[in-house]
Amino acid sequence: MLDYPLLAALAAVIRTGSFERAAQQLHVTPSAVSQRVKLLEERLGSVLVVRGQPCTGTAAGQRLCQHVEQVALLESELRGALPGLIPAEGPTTLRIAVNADSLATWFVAAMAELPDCLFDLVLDDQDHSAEWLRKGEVLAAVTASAAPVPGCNSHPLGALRYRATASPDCMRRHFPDGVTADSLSRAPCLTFNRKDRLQAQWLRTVLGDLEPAQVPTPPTHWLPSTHAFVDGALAGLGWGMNPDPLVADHLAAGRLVELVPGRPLDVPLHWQQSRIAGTALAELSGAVLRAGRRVLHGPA
Amino acid sequence: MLDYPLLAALAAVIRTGSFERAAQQLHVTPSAVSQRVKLLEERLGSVLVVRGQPCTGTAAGQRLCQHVEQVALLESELRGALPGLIPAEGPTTLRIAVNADSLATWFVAAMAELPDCLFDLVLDDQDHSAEWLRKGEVLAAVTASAAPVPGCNSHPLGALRYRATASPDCMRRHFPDGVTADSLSRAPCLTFNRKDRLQAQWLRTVLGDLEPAQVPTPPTHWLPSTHAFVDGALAGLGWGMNPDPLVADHLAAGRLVELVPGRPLDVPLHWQQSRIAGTALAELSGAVLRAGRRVLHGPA
DNA sequence: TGCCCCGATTAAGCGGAGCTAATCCATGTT
DNA sequence: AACATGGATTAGCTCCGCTTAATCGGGGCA
Repeated sequence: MLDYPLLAALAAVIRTGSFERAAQQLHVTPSAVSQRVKLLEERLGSVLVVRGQPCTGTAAGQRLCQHVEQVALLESELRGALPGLIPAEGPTTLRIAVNADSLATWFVAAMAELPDCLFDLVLDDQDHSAEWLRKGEVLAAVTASAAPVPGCNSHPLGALRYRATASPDCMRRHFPDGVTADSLSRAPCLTFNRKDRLQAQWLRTVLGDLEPAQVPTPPTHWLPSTHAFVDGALAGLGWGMNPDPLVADHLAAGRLVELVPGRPLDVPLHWQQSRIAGTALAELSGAVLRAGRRVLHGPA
Repeated sequence: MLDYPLLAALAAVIRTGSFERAAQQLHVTPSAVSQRVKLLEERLGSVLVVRGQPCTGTAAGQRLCQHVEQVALLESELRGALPGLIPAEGPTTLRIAVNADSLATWFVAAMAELPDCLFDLVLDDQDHSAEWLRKGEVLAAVTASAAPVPGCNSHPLGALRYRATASPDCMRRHFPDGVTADSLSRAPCLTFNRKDRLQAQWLRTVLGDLEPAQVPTPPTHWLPSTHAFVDGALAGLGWGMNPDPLVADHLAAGRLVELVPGRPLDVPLHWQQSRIAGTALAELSGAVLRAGRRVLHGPA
């Protein structure tokens, strides 16, 4: 059996990013934390924490941290199986990968249904969140693909509906003669980040299936924030694919208009949860599926 | 984080069945073990060990023991992921449910391929081993049904071939006019235990599909030991369904004969392993499937 | 370049957790 | 009835791991 007091200190340092905060969390002095981590490093003969702002884990440190969290998860299941016997020593922290648009539209509602849980969210593109899951860095993820990550259960959530939107002003300036392949290749568009393929995807569907080389590559702003993305459209910076729930009001009020009315892009999302979590994530899963159903567009 | 030194003592007592053996295993005195267990019981406010010969766990004690073993399993995976970093403090013990006939014919060969593992075998009928798995009491099991237990992976192993055998002497005595429904209902047979349905199953197939009420219920000996079962047949006690690998030599030498030559009963077996074991059981699974394939009769 | 401040580390010393060893007690055996 | 076995109890000691307090070191700023 490993030395869990030592490992708990390591995990606290890596997760909080500092010895001081770890000490607070463990209700001891920073000195004690430092000694524990040092002792562990000496015993294993390997550096585990990269001292810095913030402190991070080395490869070995991170793997140990992961182990600690798996054990903590088992413990929370144990508490469920033996109610009353084992006092909870603090709320469980669930590490989940979510894409920014889900977080901005519906995910927080699911989180709110579990007031006794703490969340450690990892923000990444829906196409990459599966990778976090595969590596065991998160317990569950909102992913784009239905194909279950090995060792995970996959549930369809429904599709997040995106609308190609721009301000009326922007429309007049860049699309005076309507939305054509030509105007689309010149009008500035908004892109979330380098992983964001939504604009290109929509272009392909709206222009009919073109060969990759023929899809226009408009000049683009890079705006890596969901709400800034909406604000950018409102301000007339250009057009972009915005989640319907965030722009419905603006569309109704005429502050934004659709480039091609009634031509949304649906991105199906899936909830995948690691099986090592067992029943620990059951509540969250229920909440996530409910919250998703309220906002997302029903799966097939 | 729970107090693992205390929990380890509890688990050792329950698994070894005595404070003394637990103490040996943990390299401390029995007194220390007693104190640890007592402290744990006081802290949780609940009896965890039933003192006796052997000591056993209460419901709560067993559940805690299970948790300790799950953590130990996670640790062995950790060791695999960080080779060299973490010194092994003793070989991993794998708790597996096996039916007696598999153990007597092929399972030991699989065990022998993992010289660095310890095994804690639970002997039960192949129809009941799945139950142990469902309750989380074992990590893997040889089962009769292919239907995977929730949270487990199921692999077909092939079928164990049983032959209805008796000594030539027994045949002359009880089947002078051949094997008929009449003689079968009077000749003594051997039954392993109350769960053993093999003899009845074979009777049904050999007599044609009869209604349950029409299947003869011969007088029977109860012999709950695989090798005693064979010895019983050799000694002429009666006839019984014996695993082919155990009686092939006897059949070839004429010490035993088949009641109905060429009328074996194939019992398909499956290997099911809990997913909480992750990769820890991978080696064993490979060995089990190989060993099974050598002795069992290929699945579809 | 020098100073300052924050955060991690180190040193010293104390308290208590948890061990050993010796003894006690219940149970079942010869 | 004496004894053997195995767990519980208690006393005493050791050493582990904490706190406090002093020290170190690096980044930011004048």
